[in-house]
Amino acid sequence: MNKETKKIDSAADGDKKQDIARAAPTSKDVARLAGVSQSAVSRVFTPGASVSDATRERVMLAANELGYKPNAFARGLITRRSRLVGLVFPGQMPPIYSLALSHFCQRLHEAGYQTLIITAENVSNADEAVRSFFDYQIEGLVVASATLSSQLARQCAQQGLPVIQFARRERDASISAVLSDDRLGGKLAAKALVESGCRSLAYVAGHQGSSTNEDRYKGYVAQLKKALSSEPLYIEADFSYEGGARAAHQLMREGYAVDGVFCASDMIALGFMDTLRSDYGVRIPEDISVIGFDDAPQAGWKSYELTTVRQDIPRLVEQTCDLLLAQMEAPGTEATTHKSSVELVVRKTVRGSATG
Amino acid sequence: MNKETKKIDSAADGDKKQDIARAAPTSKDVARLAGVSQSAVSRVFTPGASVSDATRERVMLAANELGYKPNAFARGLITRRSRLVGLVFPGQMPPIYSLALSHFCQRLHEAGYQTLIITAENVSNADEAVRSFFDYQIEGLVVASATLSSQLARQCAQQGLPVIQFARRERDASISAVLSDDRLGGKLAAKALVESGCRSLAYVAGHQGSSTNEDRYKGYVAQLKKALSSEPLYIEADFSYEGGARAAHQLMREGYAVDGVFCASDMIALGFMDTLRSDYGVRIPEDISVIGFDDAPQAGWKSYELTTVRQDIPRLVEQTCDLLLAQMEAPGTEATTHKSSVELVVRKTVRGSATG
DNA sequence: CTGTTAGCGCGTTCAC
DNA sequence: GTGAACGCGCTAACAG
Repeated sequence: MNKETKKIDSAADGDKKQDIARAAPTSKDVARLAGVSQSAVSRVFTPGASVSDATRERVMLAANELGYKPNAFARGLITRRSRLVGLVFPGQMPPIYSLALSHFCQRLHEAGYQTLIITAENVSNADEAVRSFFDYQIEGLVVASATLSSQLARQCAQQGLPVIQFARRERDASISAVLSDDRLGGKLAAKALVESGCRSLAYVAGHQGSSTNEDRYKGYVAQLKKALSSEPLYIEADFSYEGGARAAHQLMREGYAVDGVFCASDMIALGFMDTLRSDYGVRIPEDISVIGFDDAPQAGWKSYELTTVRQDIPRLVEQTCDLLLAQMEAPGTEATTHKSSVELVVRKTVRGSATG
Repeated sequence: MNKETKKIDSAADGDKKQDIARAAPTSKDVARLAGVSQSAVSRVFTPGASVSDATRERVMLAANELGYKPNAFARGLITRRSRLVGLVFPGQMPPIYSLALSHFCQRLHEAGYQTLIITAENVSNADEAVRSFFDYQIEGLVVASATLSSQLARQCAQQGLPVIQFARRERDASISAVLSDDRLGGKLAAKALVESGCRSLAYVAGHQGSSTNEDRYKGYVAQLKKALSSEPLYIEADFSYEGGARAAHQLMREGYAVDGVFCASDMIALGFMDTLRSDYGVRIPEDISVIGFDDAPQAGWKSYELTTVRQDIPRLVEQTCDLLLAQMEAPGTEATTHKSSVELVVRKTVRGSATG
């Protein structure tokens, strides 16, 4: 008779299921097939719930047969945990950002989170996009792009949504940040340049108003003042190869005598060097020494061998994730700023340092 | 007494709201404040629903005051439309991929979709990660990384989930793809090299087994056979700067006499050229002509001026999104393959073409 | 055009 | 340890 009931069951349920094979199976379907209640199924898929080994096995069997997986939406609706974090990245990513991105994905995935991503250029765009994240109940936010409007930042804080700025900081420090010690980087660059004998220094800037640009410049200037009692020439640009190229043209056009240049990023330095060499026959480092920032893969390419200030991206990402995860566990935590040290990677664009 | 009731009211409702100010407001909250039913609120936020201007206004007012936004999880649960699409990207992205990524984000956002992303190296990893997408009821999937296992691909097809391969294809064409005409690219490279006078050709390969590598090689060989009745030297590598560098060393070590080389990607070509020039004093294009593939930003840099086969990434992304969106509208559509034409970008790494 | 009602799939009480 | 019942926030079908 056991047989009989079984037969009837599988006949009744089975056919119905075949017809709607396309629709994803629900916990109810699994429950029916396993001959248990829906809540039993739920418990099997809820870590730390008490289920007997017997039922667990039966449920898992049925679940596998049906290809059942809990619906994250339904689960999120009730647990109020979406297991979603949002990433805001710049539209045109410098190389180190795409590296950071993949590390974020990997790390968050390992921690059991899914990653929503948007790319944004200007602030208003970022704001709007971030707001669309809220619909999906994100539990955390990493901002590696343009800063959010302070209004939106406040809004996040009020709702208890952890936000971490990656590789940049807000002026008021009311929102957490993980970044490199940009000032130290500027200092290291100044030191290296001065020690190599440079006396007429310049700075090729990144995006005006970005904290990274400002801090790198401040560190550079401070050290230069201390060592040489002089300020560097400031050349405006943006964080790009083209920006560096334009800066080189400007420098040559103006006819400034400069023998050492610190660029706010490697991309800038590469464009700067290329233009100096190709269009003006300037030799590096014989005529001008150049130092970059980031240690992007391209900095190590044989055409450049750029001496640069290294940011440890994997470590930065790691710290960002750790901080975010921690804040998501304990909402309402104070905003903190992690500053990672940087180091000078000596290659061949500074005079005398290639001695060997 | 008006005052009194008011006080009581605000004490009852107000405080309650203040206390739980953290919890996101629901449509019920808005309904109460606007003095309408909950479904009225829902309709206001449902495009194409019939609501009178009067109630719409009242609802919007209340919604704005409370900062209400519909919960995408609850909505998705009932509409069965998550408005989520998944992206699978390689762990270490070549420059054109990060460009493609930002275009995807932008385009999908414009179309009203959110973007879930994972990065994956090997197949098993990708499979597992893609499965985790299913929990979130993604409506579409773009795969720009390692191919999915055929088992998983079948599974997607069965569930009626549109999948598009970006810049790569499966051998059996059972799954949609949007890519460049890699064979044509190979042909163009061969033609340009031969026309410039090269007679001893080589090919520096990308990842073995990838469709892009194979197709580019096939087109190259076919054209070479036709024009020169000879096959090129095949040098194994992978899609990276380092791969190109290794290939250069191998070529020089073996002592092959080669005067024209087609590299499976720009990154390969850059590494190849750098090593040839720096380590062996080879002049390009005087001694060896080189052609790449992609037209990555770096190919245009002044140190390289690489002649290359251009992929129009924005257009590829556009087509991918269009196809995906179309398939999401009409599920069960046949798999199709879009091949985009490519063009040769002539710069300065092929002999004679820099005439001017 | 509006309110009422009934679920979407699941986690979580609460008795048993 | 287990099942019944409830509700998360919302859309859809139905009367009025």
